[in-house]
Amino acid sequence: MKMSTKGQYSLRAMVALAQVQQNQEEGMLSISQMAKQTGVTVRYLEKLLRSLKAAGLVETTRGAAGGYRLAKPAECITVGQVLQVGEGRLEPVECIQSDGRPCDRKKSCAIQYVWQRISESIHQVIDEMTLKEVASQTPDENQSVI
Amino acid sequence: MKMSTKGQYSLRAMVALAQVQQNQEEGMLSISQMAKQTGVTVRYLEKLLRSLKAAGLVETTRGAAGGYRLAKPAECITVGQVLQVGEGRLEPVECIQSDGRPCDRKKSCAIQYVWQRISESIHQVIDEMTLKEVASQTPDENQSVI
DNA sequence: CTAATCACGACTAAAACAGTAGGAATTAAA
DNA sequence: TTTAATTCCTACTGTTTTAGTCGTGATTAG
Repeated sequence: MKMSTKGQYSLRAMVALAQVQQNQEEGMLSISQMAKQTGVTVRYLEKLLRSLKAAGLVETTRGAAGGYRLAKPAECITVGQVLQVGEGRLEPVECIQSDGRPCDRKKSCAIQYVWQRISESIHQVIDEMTLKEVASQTPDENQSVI
Repeated sequence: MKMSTKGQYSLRAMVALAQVQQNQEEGMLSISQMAKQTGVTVRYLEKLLRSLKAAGLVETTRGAAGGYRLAKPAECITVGQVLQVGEGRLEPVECIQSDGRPCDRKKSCAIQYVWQRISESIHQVIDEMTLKEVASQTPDENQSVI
């Protein structure tokens, strides 16, 4: 039950893009710049951004002085959208996904109640939180970590 | 970001045990009986239950007519406790775990805020929900599934 | 022309997952 | 005392997923 690096790094990249947009409208960010900021290799970021582009979350311009930018304003992209590109469906088990086949125990299963509740609580967080909100977040040294 | 079968099947087994406890106080359940109810192989259940025992969540008696029972009343065991045995720590990323090493970006990382929020929302659900609550849950045919 | 940049598909090593297998120890009951 | 049912322990193994890398091609500003 861990986020893969795909999801984590995708989010890093998107937040980096959101922070650019915060400062200069229409600013582009190249992969090599993103690699510096995020600590992820150029090669791997390249791959992740390809997926994010396919999902319609970023736009690119090619050639020298090219790069990436958000396809929509940062306040219109949710963390959930980004994570789903990296991770696939975010339900904790397949049997409660709308597109997954339900298991044969479905009708008598008391436990799906658990997965439903977990799923809802995750979605409540990530579907409400936008990149803008994350980008403007300043880490607080004093906050308790777990 | 999916529960492994370890976590899923462990929970099935524990709920089966809780349902026994609901009916007859002090009833034991053998692995072969559990296998029928849960749809998991005897061999694999055996392995999972060993971990649950090591974690102090079930008790056993060996020999013929032996079996397993909950080590504590069903209302005193949370879903979170069970899942943690199967899955390990349930935080979505290692860097926010109290026992995981924080990543080197920690101080400047705006994204830990996301993981914190997700983590809290998951724990709010699974640490409050007891086996008793799950065992008494009747699946509702009419509830919307996602 | 050239250097910087994105684009695409194939490939791979390592780890995690999902079990299985063999056999030993214990105990109730015949 | 034998037998059958049961838990206990240690390995082992095939498959899938993860976490990348690599080579090469296409595009474009200067």
